[in-house]
Amino acid sequence: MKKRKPPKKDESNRYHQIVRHIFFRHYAKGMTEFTFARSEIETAAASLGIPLPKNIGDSLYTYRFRMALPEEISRTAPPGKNWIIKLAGKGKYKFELVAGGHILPNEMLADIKIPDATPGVIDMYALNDEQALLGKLHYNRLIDIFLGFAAYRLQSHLRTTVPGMGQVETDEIYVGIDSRGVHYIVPVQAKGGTDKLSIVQVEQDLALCRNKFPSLFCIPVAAQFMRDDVIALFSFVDGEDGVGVSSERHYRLVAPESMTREEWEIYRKRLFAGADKS
DNA sequence: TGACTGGTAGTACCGGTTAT
DNA sequence: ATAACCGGTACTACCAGTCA
Repeated sequence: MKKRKPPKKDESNRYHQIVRHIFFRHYAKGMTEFTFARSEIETAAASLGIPLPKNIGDSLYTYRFRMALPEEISRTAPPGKNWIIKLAGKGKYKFELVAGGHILPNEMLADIKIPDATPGVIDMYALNDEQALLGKLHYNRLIDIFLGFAAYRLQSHLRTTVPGMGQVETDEIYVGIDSRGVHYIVPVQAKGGTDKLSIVQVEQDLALCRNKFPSLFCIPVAAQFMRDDVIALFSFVDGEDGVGVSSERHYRLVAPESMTREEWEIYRKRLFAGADKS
């Protein structure tokens, strides 16, 4: 890779300047949302007199899923609210004030022990955190255990265009069926490493499922590696105040031989609870 | 004229690299 | 470890060319 200028660890990097410029070109006190076009990234760079980043879309992706918005922007949000950037159509984006924003695991929640059934070769050869996480969800049937009904993996990395939203992607899609025969569609977002789970992505999953699977009941799920083999799982509902977390559990994967008989009994009951749930 | 096909541009996402 | 940026990939939309 060719040499480039060292990054500046302050508020003056290009991504910061561009997003700040776009925000304050539209923002007026009291606003709760406004849309802007992807092309404004180019005009922002031009009017700031800075080189356009090679990967234009990344300048927004970074703030949607990786980093906090610049301080000047977040300062304009009232207490308890945050600005997020949503898709608003192909090549269109929307700044929106929401309660929440990033989804962070509740550190006070107790871990639930689960015997780790991940094949050793999967652990050995998973190429990245997300792949490892999706593998663990699958091999340990964590979606079934978490939601309480049988769920089957349908497709990985489904990417499609949702009308009025733009191009969206979900990491994995499960279809489920409960004891009454009700069918569910479960889009799963998995985050490992330093990426953060975001309500934006859950809203995209909901929109994707309503578009592609309108007849199925959609339960979005998000998964995040917390620490040594602890996986946080969240489910969401689309309520009157927008999308919110409906359930959170932390599962600790442990070597089966390290579990006591009592712990096995609890696990067995939990695994089959879904079959009796109505 | 309409259906089909292939090429291309635009877009969104995510992993990798490098410097701090 | 983190921040900043870039490269690569996959999908969609659009358009032009071909053929029945």
